[in-house]
Amino acid sequence: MTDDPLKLDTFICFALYSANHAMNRLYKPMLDALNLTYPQYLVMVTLWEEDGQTVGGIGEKLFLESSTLTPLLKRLEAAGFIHRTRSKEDERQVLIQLTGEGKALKKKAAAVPPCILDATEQTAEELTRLKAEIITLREALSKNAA
Amino acid sequence: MTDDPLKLDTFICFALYSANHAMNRLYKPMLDALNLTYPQYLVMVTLWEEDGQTVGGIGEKLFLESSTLTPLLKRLEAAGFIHRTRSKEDERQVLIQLTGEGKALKKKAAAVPPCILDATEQTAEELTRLKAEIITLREALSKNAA
DNA sequence: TACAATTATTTATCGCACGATTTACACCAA
DNA sequence: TTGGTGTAAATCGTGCGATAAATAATTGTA
Repeated sequence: MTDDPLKLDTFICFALYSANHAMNRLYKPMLDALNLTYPQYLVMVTLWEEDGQTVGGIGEKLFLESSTLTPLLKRLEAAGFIHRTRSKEDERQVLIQLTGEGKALKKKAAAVPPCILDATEQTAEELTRLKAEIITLREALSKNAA
Repeated sequence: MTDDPLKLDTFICFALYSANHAMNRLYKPMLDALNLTYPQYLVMVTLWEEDGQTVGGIGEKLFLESSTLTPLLKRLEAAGFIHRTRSKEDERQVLIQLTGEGKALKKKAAAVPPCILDATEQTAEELTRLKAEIITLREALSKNAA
């Protein structure tokens, strides 16, 4: 036991980093089957929730910049899951809409969350609480970022 | 309110993903000043804890493959922070050792953790508990990964 | 000696992420 | 109508991380 603050075990950031990693590896085989990467999956989830969002709207929910989203969305378009069309009302905006294939993918994706839940070996209640705490942390970090 | 499991808000994974993201953005300006990326920083932390580890040893601690570490370590070597030398005892292994510059960097890096702690707006006790819970989650996920 | 296991590197591929800049459009005010 | 300001998205450039698969070198063992 030392009080050296530069010790890996003491790092909340490493806990986050490595847990996120583990999550990714767990998702990977399932997402491969859907032909999605993890960030792409998140975009699809937001679209399944609400179709026809703008690039900026999606970015706001996922905390991603347009310079990240634009190429990602083009890949989703190339894969046939979405359409990208300029908004009629405001031609600065681009609307992202699910294709039939994109909508159909939701059914297949429905199998994923139960698998993840299962792998956590925790109850939904425990996870809900943990999730809330992690989000509280995220909000503090965002607020205090330069 | 729906019970649709494919809702972004219900995803523990998204909480992890976005919190990790926020953490990265918080770290970035500080790590830029040290000339390190975040995974490189983690490697340096493990070396500050214990110098002269093997590639595999570092990978085990950080949950990274050698195919990820080798190029990363080469960058650290090019930056002048470490040396890579074949082990005399077992020439399959490569030992990673801090240079003077690499050791010196620890002093500068000491300023980082307090900044992070501060930005979390939580007490050390709260963070310790949260960290433990996240690690428990990580362990369950790793165990159940394909 | 032959075979298996370990360790790290290499190769190829890919996508994410960021910063800075640019383009196009919208809106408001002079 | 023009000009300024702000916003939305795309673009460009750059770099890193991550994985899978194949290779090479070494070590240990049957």
